Amino acid sequence: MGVIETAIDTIKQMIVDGELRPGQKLPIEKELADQLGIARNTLREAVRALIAMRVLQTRQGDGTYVTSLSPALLLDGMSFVADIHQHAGAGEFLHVRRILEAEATALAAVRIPDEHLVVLGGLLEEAERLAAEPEIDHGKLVALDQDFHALITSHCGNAVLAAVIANMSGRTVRARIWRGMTDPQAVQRTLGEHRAVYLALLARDPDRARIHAAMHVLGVEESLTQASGRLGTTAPPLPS
Amino acid sequence: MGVIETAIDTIKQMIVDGELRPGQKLPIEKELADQLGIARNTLREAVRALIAMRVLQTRQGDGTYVTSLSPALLLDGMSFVADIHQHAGAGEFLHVRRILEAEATALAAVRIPDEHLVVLGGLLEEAERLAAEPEIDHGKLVALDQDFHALITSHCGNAVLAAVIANMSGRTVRARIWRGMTDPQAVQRTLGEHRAVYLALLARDPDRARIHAAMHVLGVEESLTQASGRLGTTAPPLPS
DNA sequence: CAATCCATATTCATCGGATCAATTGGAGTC
DNA sequence: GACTCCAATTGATCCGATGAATATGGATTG
Repeated sequence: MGVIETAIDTIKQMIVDGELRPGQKLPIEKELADQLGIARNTLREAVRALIAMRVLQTRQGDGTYVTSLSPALLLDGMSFVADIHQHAGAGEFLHVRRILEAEATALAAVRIPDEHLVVLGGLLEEAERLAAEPEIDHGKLVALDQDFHALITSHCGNAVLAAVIANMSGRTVRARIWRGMTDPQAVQRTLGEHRAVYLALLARDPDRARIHAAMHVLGVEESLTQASGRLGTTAPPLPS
Repeated sequence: MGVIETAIDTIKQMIVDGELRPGQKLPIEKELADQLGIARNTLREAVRALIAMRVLQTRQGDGTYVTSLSPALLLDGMSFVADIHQHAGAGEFLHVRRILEAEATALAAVRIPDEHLVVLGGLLEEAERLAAEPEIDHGKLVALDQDFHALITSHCGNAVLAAVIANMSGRTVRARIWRGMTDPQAVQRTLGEHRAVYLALLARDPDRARIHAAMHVLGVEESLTQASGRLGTTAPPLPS
């Protein structure tokens, strides 16, 4: 095994062993390099790898620190995975998100505090106000959409679950979905699904919440699969 | 933004834009550094970060290559997240795994080919043979357990789903679970759950498969939560 | 001609040192 | 006591050199 990989594992092990705790400052580069018996440049490459994993964080002129190591932070690096596969794999990511978000929304139905339900209602109203304007600001809609889902899933009682969901649809994909909604009716339908989830949460009904959440993500999935000419409100009658 | 982060983003963008394709070789360090207008050491730190993300891969004496970028590979880095939180967060990771594995097993019930069902049966029999011996080899049981679950979830028809599940219980956690099974009855119960899942797959029954898979992971969760004195077969009668 | 072996070139890995830039903390000032 | 300013600290970036692993192409061998 190379010197750098050894250094990475050594530092990781120091964290697992509790020798380095979250928020703690590491020795200065020169000192730590000497301690590990490697050159400063080599240590820096090891540190750079751990930065990419969100395990370490550096501040120029100050020092290198261990991050909070929270699951949400460590899993955050996944979001770029979804972005790289924006073309082919978007459907698969959304499928996972559908499974998890349905469950998380059900869990949140009996856990989210009343005051956060009020905030949720506020987000909904703001989104509906935005959608009613002649020139729709898709950027703001994306942000509100993200806040809406994040607020719900953050109250599922499982930080790992919330973090995985948050990263299952990368920012690029999410933005693309909303940008693709040139049809005002598609925007309205999406907001309607949001409201349905919101009402289920208000009713503290996990089953309703689960179904509406699944339906919402499924709608997004299907709007992606049927690349063009989605059915929507003007669907032809199905053969019976 | 720092020079290194800029370089990381530039290379990532080259991949997203298709300028760099999976398996392709990057220019040699000196050349790429000149092209980006940075020093070689600086480029190496950027490359090191992308290696940590499983986006790039270097071979000494040969060159630097773009990996396959498959979701399974890119999501692989998650497993270490589960390992860092082996004590506190294990329950939360297992909860996510339960949600996903139940669904994946249901999906696999109608997708896994007959010949792989045969392999699955073989894995089961081998595990049962191992468990019957006086001195149980926990290492082999862990490996068989991993193969059993991986073979099923790999046939759910969604590579992302399979990859996330695979990484939701880190190797450390999985090994610890089996090592904790000092009680032979616990091993028998676990293998019994595996057999129940296997029979549901044989019957091509998604609902049965889903329930048995969820039950299996839930059993593991509960055996962790109730750190000592788990109920099991000698449970006291419940109050009615 | 095909296969093998080997010298050499190529390329990443590692090292040591130097300079730049940002932050911090204390000296000095009002 | 609050503010300013400077010097020490520390990471960021650059440069050049050497070591180690691999690939390549030519020579050798059957």
